[in-house]
Amino acid sequence: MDRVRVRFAPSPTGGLHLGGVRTVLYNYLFAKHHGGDFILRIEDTDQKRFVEGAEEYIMKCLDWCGLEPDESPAKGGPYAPYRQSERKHYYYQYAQQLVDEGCAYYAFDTPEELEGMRSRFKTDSNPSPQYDHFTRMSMRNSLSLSQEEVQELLGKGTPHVIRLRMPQNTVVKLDDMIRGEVSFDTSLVDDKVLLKADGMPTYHLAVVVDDYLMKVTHAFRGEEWLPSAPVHILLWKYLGWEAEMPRWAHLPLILKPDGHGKLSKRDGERLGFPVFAMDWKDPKTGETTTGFKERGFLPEAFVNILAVLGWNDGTEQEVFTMEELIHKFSIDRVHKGGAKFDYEKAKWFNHQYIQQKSDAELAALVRPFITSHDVNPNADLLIKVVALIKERCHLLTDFWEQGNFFFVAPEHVDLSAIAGKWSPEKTAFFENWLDATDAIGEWKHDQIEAHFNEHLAQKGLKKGDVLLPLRIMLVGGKFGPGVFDIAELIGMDEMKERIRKVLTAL
RNA sequence: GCCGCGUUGGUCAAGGGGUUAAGACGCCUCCCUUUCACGGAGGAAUCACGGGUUCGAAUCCCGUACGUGGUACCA
Repeated sequence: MDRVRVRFAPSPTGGLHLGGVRTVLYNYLFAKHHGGDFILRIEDTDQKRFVEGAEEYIMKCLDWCGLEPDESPAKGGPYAPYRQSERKHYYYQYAQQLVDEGCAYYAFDTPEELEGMRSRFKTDSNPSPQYDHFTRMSMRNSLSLSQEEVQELLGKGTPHVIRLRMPQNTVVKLDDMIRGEVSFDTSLVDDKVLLKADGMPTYHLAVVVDDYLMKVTHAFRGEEWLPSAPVHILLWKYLGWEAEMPRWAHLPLILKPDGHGKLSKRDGERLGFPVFAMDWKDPKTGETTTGFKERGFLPEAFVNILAVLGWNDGTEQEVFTMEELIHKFSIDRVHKGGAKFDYEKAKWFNHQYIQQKSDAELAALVRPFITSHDVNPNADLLIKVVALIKERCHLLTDFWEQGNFFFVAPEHVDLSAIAGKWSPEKTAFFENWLDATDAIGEWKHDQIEAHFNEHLAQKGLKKGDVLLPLRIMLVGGKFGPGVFDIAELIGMDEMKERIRKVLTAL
């Protein structure tokens, strides 16, 4: 077999959603598993939907995920350029070849004429008439018009497209790596536009021409492309490249966790979880969509989550490093059915990866999520805090929620949790203890606790009476790690101040 | 409407003629913990339906239902 070459071909029209990342990931894993090349090609032929900055955004996401392409617009490669808008001449050339050979034809119909055809042929049993063998002869194209008319229209520079002439009564078979044999009746497929009036190719032409020219050996894409596979297969045939056609695999879709349909950007907002890899700000609308990165996910976890959403290695293992994924990935173990995305499980994965990180490593990753709250702890303190609270954190953002009281006094103190059972004896206990804390030799949690217990015994109070109040004083609520661990890290003065403040409030 | 694809607990899923139908997330109970988590031990919960084939079907075949995608000068 030739050297394996796989391409990912995003269109720069917006953020990179889960389905997109998973497609890149499977492309990447397959290529690397076989020691082949992973190519990134940009499909920017739709000028109406083109969004400034989207290409750079896609590259950043790939970089964050650790999916570096071997060939790309930025990096170049033997088959440059890698942007379809810069390859127009190829598409034109091959479209022309297809027309010359009678496999495609010019069509001069205006949008209004197309609309007219659709409403004319529309019936209850056929709500969306196609431009096909049934209707094409009633349209204005080089099949229905005389040669002279066509030459005249062409000569006048009349806007036109090139359409593929779909044969009638032919069965096109596809041997999909995931689904096995799938067949289509070409009579039911319409005459797809290959080259648009603006000279840009449609996806159909571009994907075939580029895959051929770039020597792609395996083509993976979302299941939504399956219905147009016969168009592409026929194109490979008509262009005379059938022997070099890549092997196809159509990946299952990622679905909404509730309800129905493909997961979309809106679902994230509605259900409260990200659907894009990284924050995406749409320059057209100014709208921002949050990403997994900014939501506090580790890239390793993010990649792992996507990898096992629709694939597993047949064992009970669920947590995989990138190296393991590359080693174990096989396309025929990819599921046929779509999978619903489960945010709770995603968080569980992230928790697993957080626990695996060293404290120092984690502290560096956590820092931006702390400084964003206008707090800038020294490295030593942050590492200690991270060590103390990491096991209760699922997201990097949790470190602030679980640990903010290490850096700043709690803003809200839940007095209601202790006020009901408060008594003058307790006030006296704390006041006395505050005066006695200087006797604590070394400011370490064990010593502090021992001193506290001793004092407790003298006053005849039970630990249960004052431990929770102490926690509320230091933390503000009923959560967090051991009280004396907290006391140690915030220091004696800060501890005293917090206790006094609450005592006054009571 | 037509065409394609799919369907194992709530979710991700293993299993592909004989299994007590794995495992994970979530949920519930208990333990640990004088907080909340983490962790540990248990538990509830599944082969879409109907026909075949077979001694035997979650597994193979046909049909139905449901879901999903496509049906654009979008990808």
